[in-house]
Amino acid sequence: MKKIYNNQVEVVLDLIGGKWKSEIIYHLGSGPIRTGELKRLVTGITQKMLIEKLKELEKDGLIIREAYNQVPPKVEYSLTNYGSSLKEILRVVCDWGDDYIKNTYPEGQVTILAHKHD
Amino acid sequence: MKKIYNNQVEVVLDLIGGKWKSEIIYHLGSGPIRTGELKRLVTGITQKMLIEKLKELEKDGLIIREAYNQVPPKVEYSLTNYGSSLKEILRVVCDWGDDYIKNTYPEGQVTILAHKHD
DNA sequence: CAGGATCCTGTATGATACTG
DNA sequence: CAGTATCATACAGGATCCTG
Repeated sequence: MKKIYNNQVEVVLDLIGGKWKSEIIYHLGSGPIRTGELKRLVTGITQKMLIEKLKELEKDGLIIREAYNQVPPKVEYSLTNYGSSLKEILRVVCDWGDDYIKNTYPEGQVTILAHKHD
Repeated sequence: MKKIYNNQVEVVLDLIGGKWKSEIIYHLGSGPIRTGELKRLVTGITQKMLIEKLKELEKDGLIIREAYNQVPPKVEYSLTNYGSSLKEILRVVCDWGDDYIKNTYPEGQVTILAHKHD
């Protein structure tokens, strides 16, 4: 199905928007991670959503899935060059968001589970 | 209702995510605009969605609504300082998206109604 | 002209149980 | 351990009509 966007920003939002993708990309920024560990790192995500988002990210060329032929199964995910290039963007957005939160919710009316960068 | 985010990026996604907000902010970047003209500029948006998104943006402190007491009614929307500071972010994201599109959809499988920046 | 009120629908997200 | 299959639900987005 052909997609129609109003602008390029919407394309990026399709890539990293939604509830989980930015967090997944963030964790993969430190290097390849196995499925199980990723599930532990991304607080609150279900198995289903994790696999679903990983598939989308892979299809969009942002991450790579590597399966090792062994029992028990071992699968590792890592960022592609494109995915890596997103890290800088996310860092800028993250900083902006951090500043926004500090100025807009001084009372701590929102909770951020993970920190700015690390 | 208290919101819980995994990271700061999700906060920003809440602010500018969804189908219309980035486009609205983009147009307001050129200066104050009346509701009707905004509706013309944002291709395909319905009255309802426009008003709804404008309210959200105002509540989040990104835009300002100014109503002039006259008949017929005149209402203008403009960016706050915070909204303006978003422009730089959006520009970076936009550039990244533009590059991504060129490299990933060389055949023009997607349509971008508005252009990069202008 | 600006905006509100209803009603409707697709899709993203989730809970849970299951398989090789 | 990694991934699937079902079923359920909440919410963003939309169509349409209405008002000062």
